[in-house]
Amino acid sequence: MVWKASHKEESRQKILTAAADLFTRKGFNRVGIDDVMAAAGMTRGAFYAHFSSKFELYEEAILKAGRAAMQHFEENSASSEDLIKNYLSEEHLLSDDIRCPLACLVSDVAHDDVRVKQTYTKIFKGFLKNLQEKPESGNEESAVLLKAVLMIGGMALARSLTDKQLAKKILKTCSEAAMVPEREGSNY
Amino acid sequence: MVWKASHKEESRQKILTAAADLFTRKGFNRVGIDDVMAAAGMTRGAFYAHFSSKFELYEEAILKAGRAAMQHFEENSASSEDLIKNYLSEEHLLSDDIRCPLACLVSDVAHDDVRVKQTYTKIFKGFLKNLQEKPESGNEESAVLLKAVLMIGGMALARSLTDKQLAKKILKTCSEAAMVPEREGSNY
DNA sequence: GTCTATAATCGGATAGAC
DNA sequence: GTCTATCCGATTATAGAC
Repeated sequence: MVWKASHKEESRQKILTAAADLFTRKGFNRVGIDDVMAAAGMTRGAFYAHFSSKFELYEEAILKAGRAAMQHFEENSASSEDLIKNYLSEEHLLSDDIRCPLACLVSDVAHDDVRVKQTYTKIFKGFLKNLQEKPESGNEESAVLLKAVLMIGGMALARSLTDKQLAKKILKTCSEAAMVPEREGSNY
Repeated sequence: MVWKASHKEESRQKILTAAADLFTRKGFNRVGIDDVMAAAGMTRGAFYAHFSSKFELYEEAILKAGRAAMQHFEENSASSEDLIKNYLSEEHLLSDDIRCPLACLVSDVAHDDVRVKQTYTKIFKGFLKNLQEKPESGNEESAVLLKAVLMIGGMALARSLTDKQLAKKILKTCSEAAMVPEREGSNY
């Protein structure tokens, strides 16, 4: 049988997309290779033509999820305030397709091995850079770090609470607070 | 063989202590019943005389870890500022015996079933109440929520980064920021 | 490159002796 | 109440056909 040159890469991307979705939604351990491959429209046997282990998939999937989330929130946010508002929105909390791995996997990653933590750290630093580069943003390092913690921490916490009223209040409060620091030292 | 009336309860507490330690350190999935029982000085077979399932143990262990952490930080903190400083300290980050499950398991819990999330929510509300009751603390709800997010989110994030310099900076920045809000509306 | 079938392992839960 | 031995389901990874 003959395969298009692009076919393998397409399959690989399908697997990664499915994995990014499932891992951020259910965590590493609650997702089997079967689940990922089924979601990608294939069966288990094909997996190892693309990745050497579930761990390798995990790392790449987290990266992909991070890029996808970043891009999504960037595209829909002209200002730093928009970015914060969108990130800490109920849409993000409930979204079926966009979930930031920094929030979905904060504590998960802490229990994984160093390589996963390194990947996470890399994504986190990209997140910081993004926050910092928004033109009208207060970009002292401490202000940026605080925003990041309020965004990631607020969203992570909201996801773990059964009291959805309280979860929403957290999102709202963090959103408002994260917008304040940038006014100090900004131009208007 | 005859057993002291207190023996069973002692064993139970040993198991819970070991479980609280292991689960907050490694997460639910990376810890087997074997591990817990070995740490408690027993073998697997004895487990089911105390708990009906690993899940049941998880819930109780989280509660125990929460109470232990709360008590530890309360005891060593006269003021709200002390509490924040101690919670966001490097000692807490590196501690072998005291780790707050709210930070260690934020995103883990999000992937678990409702009952675990309910337990987590309960602990979180206790945490809020504690923050609120500190006499000199600013206790508007929003201020308390922000402190909680900075503490839990900051510690969770610090645990997941390989860049320990950055992790420390996060702890320090969150610590300072969490102390600010309470000055508004306080008495001095 | 993807499939089906299977090997190998690990971990939760149970049974029965003491 | 705790032990050892065992069952059993789930899941990662591999083998070999197409």
